[in-house]
Amino acid sequence: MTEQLADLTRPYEPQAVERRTYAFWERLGYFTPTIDPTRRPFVIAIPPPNITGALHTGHALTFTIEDILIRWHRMLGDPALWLPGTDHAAIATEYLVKQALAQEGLTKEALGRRTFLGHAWEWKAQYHGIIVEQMKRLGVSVDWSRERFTMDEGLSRAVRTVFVRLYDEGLIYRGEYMGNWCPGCKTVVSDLEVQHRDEEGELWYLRYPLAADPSRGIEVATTRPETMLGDTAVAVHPDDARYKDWIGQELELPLVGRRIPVVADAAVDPAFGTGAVKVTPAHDPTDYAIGKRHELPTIEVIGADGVMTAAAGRFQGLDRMAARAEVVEALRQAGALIRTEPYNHAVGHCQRSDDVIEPRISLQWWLKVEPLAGPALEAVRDGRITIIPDRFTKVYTNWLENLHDWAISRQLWWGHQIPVWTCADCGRVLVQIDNATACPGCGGKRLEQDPDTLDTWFSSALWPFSTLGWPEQTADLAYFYPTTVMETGYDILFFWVARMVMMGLHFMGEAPFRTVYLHGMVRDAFGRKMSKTKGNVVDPLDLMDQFGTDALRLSMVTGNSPGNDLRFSEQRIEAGRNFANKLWNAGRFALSYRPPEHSPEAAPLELPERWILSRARAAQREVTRLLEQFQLGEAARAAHDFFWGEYCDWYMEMVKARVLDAAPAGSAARQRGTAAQRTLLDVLEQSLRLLHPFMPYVTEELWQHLRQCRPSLPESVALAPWPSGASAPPNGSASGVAGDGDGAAEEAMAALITTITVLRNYRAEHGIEPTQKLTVAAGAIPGLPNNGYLLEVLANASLVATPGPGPLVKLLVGTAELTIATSSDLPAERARLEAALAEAANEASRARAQLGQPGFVDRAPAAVVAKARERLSLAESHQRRLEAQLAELLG
RNA sequence: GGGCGAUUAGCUCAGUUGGUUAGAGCGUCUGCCUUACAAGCAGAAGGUCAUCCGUUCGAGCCGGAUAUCGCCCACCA
Repeated sequence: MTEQLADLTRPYEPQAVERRTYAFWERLGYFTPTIDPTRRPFVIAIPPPNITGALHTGHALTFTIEDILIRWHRMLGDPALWLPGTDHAAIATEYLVKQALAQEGLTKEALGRRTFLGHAWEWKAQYHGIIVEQMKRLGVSVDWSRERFTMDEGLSRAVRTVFVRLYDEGLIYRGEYMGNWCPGCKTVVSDLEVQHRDEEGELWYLRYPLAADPSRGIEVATTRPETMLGDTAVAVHPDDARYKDWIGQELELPLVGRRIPVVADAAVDPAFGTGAVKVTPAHDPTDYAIGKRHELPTIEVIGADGVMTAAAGRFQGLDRMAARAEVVEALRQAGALIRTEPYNHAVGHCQRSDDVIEPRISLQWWLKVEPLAGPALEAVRDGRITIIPDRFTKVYTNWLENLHDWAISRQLWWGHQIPVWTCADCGRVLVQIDNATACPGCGGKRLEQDPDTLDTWFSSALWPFSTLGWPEQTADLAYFYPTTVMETGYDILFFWVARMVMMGLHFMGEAPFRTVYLHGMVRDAFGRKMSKTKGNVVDPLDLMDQFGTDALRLSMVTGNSPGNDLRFSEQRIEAGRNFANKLWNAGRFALSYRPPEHSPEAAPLELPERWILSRARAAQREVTRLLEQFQLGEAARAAHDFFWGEYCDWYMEMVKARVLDAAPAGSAARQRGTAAQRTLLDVLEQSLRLLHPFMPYVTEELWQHLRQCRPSLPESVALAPWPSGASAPPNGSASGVAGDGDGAAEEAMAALITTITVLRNYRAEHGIEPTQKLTVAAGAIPGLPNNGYLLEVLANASLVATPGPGPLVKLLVGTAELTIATSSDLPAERARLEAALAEAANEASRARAQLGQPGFVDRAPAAVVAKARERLSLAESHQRRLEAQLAELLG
């Protein structure tokens, strides 16, 4: 890619390099790992984006986190597989396709199943293409050769296999039970797909007269008066003294005239309402249970489409909402409405269409979850699976401990059609993996497949193993299962994560992943959830166009921790862009730096080189440690701080200080220049590797430039070894001191840096013009004699053996004392000394207080006590010297 | 009705084995177009870490309570 490199003399334009860089990576083919039995692979199965639309910032967050982990592990040398794919998102996609068709005045019923599915596949193709493009732009290093789709052939076979096995094991059963019905989507949905919202409603009090004596009656309270048409009993608590005599009596249902019994059932809360509850077994889960216990008839008055049925009598044909008003009015006229009161209660809505969910009895396929939930709980309890952050462990276990059976069938067309056939001739039911062609019972050929499809999460639950080839025993499956990390949003902990654990354990005998890393939700700048209706959705592509991918990625991980929501704003991403820009500029400085009369021979490393190399290793260790703990934001910050705050702000400035040192050939300065050039590139090279997982594009671009002067480097930074900071860097490049840290260099340089800072402060506080040099006595500061040029350039000071004549000022730098010749006037100097003295006295008294705490010296660790003593002695010495200085000044 | 999270600088947030001087980005103020970068450089101001009680020699961090905001779960009509 040499010929296409961005111009180093020009500002960085991320957009210009991103596409070709991704293509370059793809050409190298290293996103496809090689199976190496001697190494444990690092595997992430991508949370497959729904093909419902383009990607949003939530995807940018997921993919950024996963890409950081994958790139890091790839650099560590692990066979790293990130397996991509997309999800058919049954109900969501069908809903959108139906809406799109509605624009053209078409309905799925009019088109028929086959044609409708054709449209859905077209939709899938379109959005799949968009999603793939967006993912590539984001830089995701997934293995495209293994890409899957939940409805492709292999995964469909996995779904059927699972269904059949669970059926054979008796875990899947079919039956008429009460489920959550969405009249808009015209399908049953699972408990999880119902979103409860508190709504202001009313509580209507109705009077049901005693059949034998209409002058007496029983009052019931309801939030859903329209369902009274389907009432088949009134229930009271068995111990409720008020109603003892009513139990077993018959009431006459107003408007309908039906005779209904009063039954006693413990499910009734005597304290609520009137203590008597109308029972509508066809339209309420509790009533349904009561109905079962008392063998009450069920009368369906609301149909599948939310419209009143024939059983609703004169209300037939009315929408359920309209029916409510009509029924209330009729009850009022009949004198059966006693009163109403305002009432807040939770109303279930369809996650997809937002329609009010209707509890409804229908024939569905169900999955018994209890036998699956136990092992899933155990896997987390015994630590085979770790959830990050830990607090979600409890959420996970609470949910699994209170699971109801899962309604897995859907009255939808888009999805995996249930592999169950009924023989039209003999009525035999076939549950099998392959399409049924002939009835084994009667030989009949008229087999009808169950028209329903499976819940989209049924197939997602198999993702970690179905994508690796299961039910075939493939090499991929043997090597890459179980996956390592499941990274996803906490919002689908139940929908997806828990179900993957259940299925993985059941079918593979091993948990599908070791670590669950849950990220938070991306919210807008005001903390609101992003939604299309609010119009606050941010398109990641726009952001990448505007700021660059690296900037977007960085803004996704910095200043955030696992499980916490992320408030997104353009200001955050600007900071990322600035850093990418910094990186680019630092790179071009390092790459273009030529010391005067550059000579290639090795030169000894001096203090600044030893220092920055030691600091680089420290940063690498820190970043590694943080990544190991999944503290990605902190890791990015540590890398950022090292690069900007130490390499750029200090080391590069130190290097520049030498260029100005016009020294004759063969002099020390000449030597320094050579060592500096080498070190500048060494640390750049290490930094590119360190930052690459976070900012793949700039680092790759600079890497390619770096390779022009160091051709032995790996052809991509993505393939370079991870800088662990443990020892000397590889590739034979100069590394300075071997080992972990160069304590002596760090200490000496810290003293110099403090000195320079003290001088800069002094200049700023005293308003000393940049043109004016400070005259400073050399000697007192460790490292100063040999590195005086640093002080001269970075603090704009001129070093002399003995300062003066004229007024002298002594600045305290740690235990040392820096003497500068200055024109500072007496009042200003006095003020400075007094302020410093006050501070030193303050510090001393704080240290004294700590040491004086009863028990401190005895109970605190020796190191802490020693530190406090050191603090005290330094503060006291400062105090004494400042007092002396003050006395001298005044006296 | 349960459970969880948040509360730290003007704003957005870090702060993961409790050590006395709590950090970053953005914003603000001062001075600099110093030939890598003004998307920058050098400085500065700004916090009784929501409140109360406790544990401890020592608490932003551990325990308890309270307040405010947010989220999740839940078949009381």
